[in-house]
Order: sequence, then structure tokens, then C-alpha cells
Amino acid sequence: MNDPIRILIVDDHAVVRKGLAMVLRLEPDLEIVGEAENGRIGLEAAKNLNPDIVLVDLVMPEMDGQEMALALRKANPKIKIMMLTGTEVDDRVFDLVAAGIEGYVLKNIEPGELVRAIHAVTHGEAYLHPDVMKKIVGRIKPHQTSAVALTPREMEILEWMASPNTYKQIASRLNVSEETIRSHAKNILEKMKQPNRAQAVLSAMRMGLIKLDEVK
Amino acid sequence: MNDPIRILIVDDHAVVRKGLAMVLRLEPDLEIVGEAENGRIGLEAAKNLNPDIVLVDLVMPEMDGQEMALALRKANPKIKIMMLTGTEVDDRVFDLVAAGIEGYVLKNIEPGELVRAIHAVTHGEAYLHPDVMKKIVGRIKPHQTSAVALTPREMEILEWMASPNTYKQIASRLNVSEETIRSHAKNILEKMKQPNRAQAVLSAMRMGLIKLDEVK
DNA sequence: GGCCGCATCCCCCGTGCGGGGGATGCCAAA
DNA sequence: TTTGGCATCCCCCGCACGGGGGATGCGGCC
Repeated sequence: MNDPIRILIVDDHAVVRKGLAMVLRLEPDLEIVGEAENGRIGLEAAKNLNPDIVLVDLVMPEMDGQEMALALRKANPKIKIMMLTGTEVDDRVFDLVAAGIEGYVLKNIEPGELVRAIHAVTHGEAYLHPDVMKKIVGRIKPHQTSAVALTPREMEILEWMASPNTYKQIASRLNVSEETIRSHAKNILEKMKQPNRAQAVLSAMRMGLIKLDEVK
Repeated sequence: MNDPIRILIVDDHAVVRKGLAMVLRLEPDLEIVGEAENGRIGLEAAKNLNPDIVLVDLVMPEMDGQEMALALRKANPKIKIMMLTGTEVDDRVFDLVAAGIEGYVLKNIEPGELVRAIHAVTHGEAYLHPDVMKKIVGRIKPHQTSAVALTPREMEILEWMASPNTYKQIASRLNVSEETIRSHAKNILEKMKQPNRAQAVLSAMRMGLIKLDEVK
């Protein structure tokens, strides 16, 4: 096998630390290289020990898990971070996954599942607890409003409307008259019930008609 | 143990169906109750057989996996759906997870992993392939590009700029002169190097300064 | 053949907005 | 104390855009 996975545990409750360590030590390919009782100490320990992965409790005195995770991510992005928390999933998960935290598990996780999660995360995968996933997926589709019936040409124009180009510029790109573009735009705005170009684009994005990254 | 998990397999390739069935039959608590070679037949079969979970290939003739999944979800939301697809993850995953599909795995998945995925999904969890997860998480934080130094007031105005309100309307909401808003807007556009209000909003959204759902 | 959706093109008007130039008062840092 | 950032307010200009009214030709559908 490969080298063992080097783990740092950060939690303010000694029982939790010891419990985790005991469970994880049963696995031959896992190695506990350190423990810390708050974020500040944990951050220092992570810098010194350079573990493969850090298990961090979210709620801690002095420096909580979120603060520590963000700082550690900045200091050494190669160290994987697995957030541990109680049974509730609060809104901080969005900031955390956005910051690139690899793992997020609840403390009632089965030991075997935790081990699998650790393996997944150290192998570059992401492991999010089903409840976390549900929450994130829920945010993905805030409004799946009824699709608007746009013609293919209108869809094309709509994409161009998301670009910085003026109607005149769009017209010259598409080799048609500016009036044609304005005419399409008028129809689009009416169909989408939007007051102006900017709102139409935002609305289209909400409906999934336009992707944020594919703008001309 | 409990009753076995009743599985319906929907794939247009007989080899894939047989292969899957063979692998899954090795598990004592899994039972293959039916096979179908396209979405239309699969949909009927699902209604008749009432399986616990349906494994659906994404690309199929007649009625593809997405179409079938959405129809089945509508017809009987209690039947879990696990989408099977090739090696690439296309944009349809967003629609699928938004529609509440529980599982999404690539066909190169290890058999053991597939069995675990089936168990997870039938137990009410979500199982998304790591690449899918990455894509979804990536959408949460599209680009965390270098932040632009906006003053608090400018940030506030920027959020209002994403709304349908004209500068005059924003001004009256905030109890300041229209000129003040225009002045802030000018500074914002200059700082963000954007040609107009619409592009500034899009750019701000890309940078994560504005969230799509929190528009005034 | 008639109807209709679709894409193309045209005109006019009012106004929202971008870009340029200012000014004032406040507060904190130097 | 002076400087500089910040928020507020003012004026002018030109253009992009929204909203209203059209027209033409093409293709499919009944």
C-alpha cells in the first residue's frame, strides 16, 4: 500500500478527539499525527505537521472551524479539510463549500462511513453529507419558473443581449439590420415580461436559459 | 434483514443491462425485477412493477433518460432514480438534481461502489458522482476572481443596480438624490471596468459579490 | 388557397443611462 | 493641520434603449 494518511484532529472536546482517534487508529492506513483543542492551535499545528487532512469541529472557542478552515485554505491549500459538526446543517456550509472545503460530515456519522469519507477526500474527491447536499441542491434551483417559449432565433439574440455589445454591434455581428435585433429584443422582453435588457438577462439566468460563464 | 431492494434497469444496450444484472444479482439483498430498452418502455414498466429504484441510462433512443426521469418523478415520486451515464458530465445534471434525482453515477463506477450507491439512494440519501459534485459545487462559486474594492455604500448600490428599478427609483427608496446614485454608479462602473449597468451586475455575479436569488 | 408563426426591415418618440465636468461636508489617518 | 477617502449633490451632452406603430417574404398547416 501507499504511505498512511496523516490526520490532524481539531476539536475542543477531549472526548471527541479521543473517540475519533480511537476509531481511526483501527484503520491501518490512517495515522493520527496530532490533536488540537481550538482553531488557533489547530492552525499552528497544521502548519508544523503538514498533515494530509484535518478533521475540524465547526463550533469551537477562540477560533471556530470556519475561521480556521478559511485561514488554513489560504495558508496551505493542499491540506484537505473535513468539517465535523452536530446534527444541524446551518447556512455556513455555503461559504465553506464555496471556499473549497472538501468534506462536510455530521458527527452522528457511522465510523466506517467516516473512514470512507476520509479516503474519498484525500483522493481528491468531495464528500458532503446527504443533508448538506440536499441543502446545496435546494439552492441550485431557487426558482425553476415555467419556461418561456422563445424561438431559436430569439434564444440566440437573448444570449447576445447578455453581452456588452449594443444592438447595433450585435446586428453587425449577425449581418442583419439593427432594427431586426431591436425587433427581436422587443418580442423577447414582452414574452419574458421584463422591463429592460438587463432584467431579461437576469431572469433568463434564473430560468437556466443562459449560463453565467458562456457569455459572448 | 429487510425485504430485498427491487430494481428496474433501463438501458438501450442489452450487454449493459445483462452486465448490470449479473453484477447486482451477486448481492443477496438486491433483486432485478425488470429490464427495459428505452425510456418509454421503462416508464411503463416502472408504473407496473413499482420498483424501489430505477437505474436509467441517460442516452437512449425513443425517450432518453432525462425525459423518462422527469416523467417518472412526476408519476411516482417514491421510486428512486439513479442516472447512469458515460464518462462525461454534461449540463443536464443541473436539471436532474434540481428535479430531485437521487443518484448520478458514471458507467466506469466500480461494482462495489455501485452497490453502495444503490443502498445509499434507497435509504433516502443522495449519491452523486464526485465529478458531478465538483460541477455543482463549482456552480455555487463560479469564479472567485479578485475582489474589487468597493465601499460599503457602493456595494449596497450595486445590489440595487441588479434590480429593475431606475436610478431615480433607487434614489427615492434610499432617500437620497438621483444624482447621488448616478455618482455612485459611475464610480462602480469605473472600478469594475464595466461598460454599463447590466455588465456590471453580471460581472459582480461572477465574482460572487451578488447572489442570483437575493435581488431586491 | 388562406392563415399564421417567424425572421427581417422601417420610423418616431421619450427617457434611462454613461461620461465629462464640477462642489460640499465629514471623518480619520498622516 | 492638512490630506484624502467617502458620501452627498449639481449640470450637460449624446446615445442606447423601450414602446408604439407598421411592412414584407417565407414556410408550414389545415
